[in-house]
Amino acid sequence: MTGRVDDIVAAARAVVESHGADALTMQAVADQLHIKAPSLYKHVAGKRAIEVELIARTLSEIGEALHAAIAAEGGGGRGAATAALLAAYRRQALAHPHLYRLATAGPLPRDALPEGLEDWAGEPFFLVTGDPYRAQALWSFAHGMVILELDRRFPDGGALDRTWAEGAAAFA
Amino acid sequence: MTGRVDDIVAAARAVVESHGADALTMQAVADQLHIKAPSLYKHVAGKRAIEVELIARTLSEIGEALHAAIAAEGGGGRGAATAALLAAYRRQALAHPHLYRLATAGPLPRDALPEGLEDWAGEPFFLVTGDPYRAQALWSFAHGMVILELDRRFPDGGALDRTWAEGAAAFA
DNA sequence: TACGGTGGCTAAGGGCATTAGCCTTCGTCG
DNA sequence: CGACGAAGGCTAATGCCCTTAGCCACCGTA
Repeated sequence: MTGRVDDIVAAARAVVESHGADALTMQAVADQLHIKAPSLYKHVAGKRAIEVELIARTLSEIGEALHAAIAAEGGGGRGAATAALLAAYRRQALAHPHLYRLATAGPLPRDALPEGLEDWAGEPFFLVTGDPYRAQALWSFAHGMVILELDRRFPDGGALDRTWAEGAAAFA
Repeated sequence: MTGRVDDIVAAARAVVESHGADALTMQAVADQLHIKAPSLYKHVAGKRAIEVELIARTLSEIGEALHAAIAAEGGGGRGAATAALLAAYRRQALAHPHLYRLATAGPLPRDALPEGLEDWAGEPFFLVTGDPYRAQALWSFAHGMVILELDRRFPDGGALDRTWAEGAAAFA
């Protein structure tokens, strides 16, 4: 009951942040804690359980960053709020690229996630657009931009500020 | 020289389409061809080479579908062309979800792809928007929508038509 | 008819997640 | 004080995966 699970999740997070999700191996996590891989199973159900925990925490951090961004904006109108939200979204994702990908790519283990977390994390998009459909559309744009940037999918390496601005303008 | 490589890629495609990219294993491909896995290495460099070939062909098919869509549109103005492009994008992705994910998620093996393929596949977005930044933004929206839909990331299961329409309106 | 390339095959190695079963340590309760 | 049982390590082993090495049959051609 010492919080060994937290140690494990922290070790896993360190591995993912520095070497990517592919490097998240039971071995690698165990090494960080100076124990052997099979010992991890005394504390967690398996690799997937570690990932799910990482996903939940990352989602929570993203939600926090987004809520903070629109709270800080306050006045300024819809356009300014949208721009602030998008900027925060991008900043958060680029600050923890591997975690972002882990948390947002692939199916979501909804059953294993804290109740309401998902909705809460996405709420800022609704607050900024005032419409659920528009919110989803804006979110899709933001996620598309981030994931394509992280995967270096844009032939043009830099100059993405302008593309973000185009999207913000379109949705403002 | 009989086209054994094509057989392999076709088998791989069948595996991916029916069971997802995770199921793409040298074993599975070999089984389809009634040979043993190591024999595949007489024809292809490795699993990654098969994936790259699949990515290239999928990108090509997507490009074809998009170019056809805007060609069919012709007149009708910018808004109609945008809508047609987005509809074709979604249709193509949903028709081959696993291939779409394989081709668009993760880093692109640019060096191994036919020269110009990437630009050509993305060209319709430019043709429809008339601006490179706006084109990238629209593409990001489309990709975000598709990938989130494929990953069942939208809490609301159905009703995405309306979200697509919101995006189309924003960019038209 | 001998030869060499093509394209199969089996065996084997190294990485991975996971399970089984053992053993030590240590707090607790009789 | 001493036995006990849970906690939390460990090694060994299984099964799946990619890949390499080395062998061999077939077959077209010189």
